[in-house]
Amino acid sequence: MGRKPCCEKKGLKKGPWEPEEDEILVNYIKQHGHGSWRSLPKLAGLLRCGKSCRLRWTNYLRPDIKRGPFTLEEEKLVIQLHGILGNRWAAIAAQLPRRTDNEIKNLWNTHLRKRLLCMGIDPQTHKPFPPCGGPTVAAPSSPGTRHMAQWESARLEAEARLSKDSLHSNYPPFLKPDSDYFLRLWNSEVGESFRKLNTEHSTACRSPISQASSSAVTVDACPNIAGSSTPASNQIEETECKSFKSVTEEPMDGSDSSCSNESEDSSDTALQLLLDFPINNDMSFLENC
DNA sequence: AAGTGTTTCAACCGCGACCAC
DNA sequence: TGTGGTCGCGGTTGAAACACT
Repeated sequence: MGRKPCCEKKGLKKGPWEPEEDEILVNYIKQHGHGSWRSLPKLAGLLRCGKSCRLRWTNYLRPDIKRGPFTLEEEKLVIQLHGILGNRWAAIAAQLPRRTDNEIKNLWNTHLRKRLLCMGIDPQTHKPFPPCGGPTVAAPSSPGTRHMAQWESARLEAEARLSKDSLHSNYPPFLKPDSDYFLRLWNSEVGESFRKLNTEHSTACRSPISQASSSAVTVDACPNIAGSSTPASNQIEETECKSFKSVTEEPMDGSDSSCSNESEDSSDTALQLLLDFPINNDMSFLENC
């Protein structure tokens, strides 16, 4: 029993979109919103299936999409988030506003995965490959792998802390401590407040993670890495990062009273973990590969 | 210049989750 | 509770662009 096709395929166009089709789609959505994707093509007069329209809009035509090459900061963030979230591109994309999951997936598959491989790091586990025929690696052999081992260690520690916390507290549903932890936090009103403030101030820090990480920057234990050239863009102003802390550490205003004390406590814990997370430790080794 | 191999990325496909009935 | 419709996600594909010989 096969699954019904998502749409009637007869007479529907496939393949690359024509500029005229783009124009029709954009104009329609601007006027009516996308509504039901399934019925959109018919209403807009497009010979495409709804799925194709949705994909074209979300990955290419949406006005808030940032196109062009990824910055080093963005690449670092993708690698870091991949270490936490794995191949959950949509979750990763949620941390990189204006970038699409498809774009990030392509970046990973074409650039970042290879870069990690060339450094001797398993792109799936973010762990150094064990030496041939030997036991599990004991001491990473290159600065890059040493750094990644540190990162992995920090990640595991954070996970352990989350697991531990989950044993002692009842998390509200929106903050269940699993791997979506940070994502939910970012999508909560805490993240909302931060985004608002961040928009007003600067575009230097793009997410709570980059903000938090800049405040948590420490000298990397590996001097070879720490000593390598770091782009000026890495030096995110401390004041901006403090602004995130101040917003998130202060009680929320009364505009949204749905957040109970219990959930506030959980948010505080989550925030602290977030702020402690050593994400923006020097990853300039990426530039050298 | 032509042929061949490699890389990139937009688009497709199938599956699972969610929701309304 | 079961069923069907819809949406979103992640894996994969294939044409175009690019690099190399």
